[in-house]
Amino acid sequence: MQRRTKQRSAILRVLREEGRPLTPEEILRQGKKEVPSLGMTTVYRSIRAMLDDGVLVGIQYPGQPTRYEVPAPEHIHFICNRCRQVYDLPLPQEEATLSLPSGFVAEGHELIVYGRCPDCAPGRPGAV
Amino acid sequence: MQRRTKQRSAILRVLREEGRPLTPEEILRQGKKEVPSLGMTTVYRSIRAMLDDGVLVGIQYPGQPTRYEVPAPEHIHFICNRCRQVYDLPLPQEEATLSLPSGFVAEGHELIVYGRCPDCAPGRPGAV
DNA sequence: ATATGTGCAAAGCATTTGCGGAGAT
DNA sequence: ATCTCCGCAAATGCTTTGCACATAT
Repeated sequence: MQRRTKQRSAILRVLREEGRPLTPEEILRQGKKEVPSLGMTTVYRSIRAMLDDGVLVGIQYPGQPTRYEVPAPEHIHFICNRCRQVYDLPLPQEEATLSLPSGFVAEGHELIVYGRCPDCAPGRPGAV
Repeated sequence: MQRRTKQRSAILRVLREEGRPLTPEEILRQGKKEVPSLGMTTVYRSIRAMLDDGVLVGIQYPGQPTRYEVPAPEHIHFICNRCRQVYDLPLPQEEATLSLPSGFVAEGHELIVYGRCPDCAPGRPGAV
């Protein structure tokens, strides 16, 4: 990722403004509003370049395409077991520093919590 | 997953004995040793059935096929940033009970740590 | 006996790659 | 001017599905 193009700027802006993990298709749809000629290939190539640069992180859930986001400081991913919506939630407590077996060096981490979001909470109309 | 077949038994045994997350292809290769006629379709269908039953969990990393494992109590996933090997590590400390914003109900979680495994530790021959 | 499971081949998607042309520095 | 990037179309790779036969209960 060496040159600054309007496509990449747009992609990055979309990701920053959305504030939640987006699928490549979502990125494309939003990005097209700014750069109508934007193609899916460019989205994928930009994502890959940004991943390599550490500008982006990917989050996955079985059966869904990978979502990407600009890593926010100290937050976790919450995936609703019912509606599959993906949320970014603040990490309220300082998490325990975990000690790994000797030889392993941590460079990053990701915490995914599964459960029910407010819309799908048990007891809600329509919810199980 | 209602009937007990030799294929499913084999798949489950492979996953239990291996003790780390396996790709469908790895499952197939190991499973064939026990049931030579085993096909990839059956592996995928069994995985899906076991996921639905909660017998299995999936773990993903961008650019790699999904890996599956029988959930072990209290452990984390460690993915080496260099060789991409996936390890199951014990969770040494009791993890902090985290409080979610009101309305969110946690039902499960997954912690993935990225970094360097012992073989790829900085300073090792061949490692960066 | 009958519904479920299996394996093959084909289809379905997400993602990557080849290539000629456009754009950034 | 030159090297990188873009977009299209085709290819690739993982995963699912249709169908006829096999098998567990």
